[in-house]
Amino acid sequence: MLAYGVRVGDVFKAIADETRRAILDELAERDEQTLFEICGRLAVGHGLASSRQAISQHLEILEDAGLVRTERRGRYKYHFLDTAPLQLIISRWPRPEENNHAD
Amino acid sequence: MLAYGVRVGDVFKAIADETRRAILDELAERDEQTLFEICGRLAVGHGLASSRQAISQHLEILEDAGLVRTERRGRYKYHFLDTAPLQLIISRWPRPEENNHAD
DNA sequence: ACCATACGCAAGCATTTACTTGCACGTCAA
DNA sequence: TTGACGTGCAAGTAAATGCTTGCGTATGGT
Repeated sequence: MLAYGVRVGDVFKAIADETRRAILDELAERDEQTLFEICGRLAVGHGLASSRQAISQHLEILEDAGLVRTERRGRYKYHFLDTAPLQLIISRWPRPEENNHAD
Repeated sequence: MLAYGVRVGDVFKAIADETRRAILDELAERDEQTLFEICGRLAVGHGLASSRQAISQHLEILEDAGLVRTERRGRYKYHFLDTAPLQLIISRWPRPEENNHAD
């Protein structure tokens, strides 16, 4: 269920960075944000002091990985979280047999 | 449920590399392998021609991330897959609402 | 004891990555 | 149109990363 142009490795590399994980956390907490909103809320809520350009580049990587979808309205660009690509990670390797202690 | 000394970012960075994901695939397919066995089976089954030292360093990173556990017997060191740390990724962000088409 | 085997350590190198810097483009209000 | 605002683009830099190379250590067979 991966969108066209999204390579598998992109998803893994996208979530390998701490700042990008914080961005996903932010969008999970509050969807539909502009670049400036994300910058501000990251600085306040997550203690990250990244520049606008840095966040912009991170968002581009997340979008390429299919983890963030965007929608342009006028001069604003809104960002939405899409966790569907994470299913790749969940389904790739077997679940730990955590119920071995029973029976 | 993370072992001591394992940082969150280590797990994400560990699976960000394609070779390391192939190693996890290999151990999922066949657990309890030595370094040389992994090298050989990676070359044959996954078309990867990585050197022993390269694989060794990857295994160290995977072990630091808690994704691989080891057991030494004589001069052999056996490697085991442990997918428990992956629960971090699964539980961190909300699941996609894929059942919106229903109802 | 000897040597081969299985693995570990550490320095060096090339590529990748995250970030900055400076400028450019499109949108909206006056 | 003018200017401010929100965003995009691209070159340059410093750090991280993956890999190689060479040597070192411990175990086991003969």
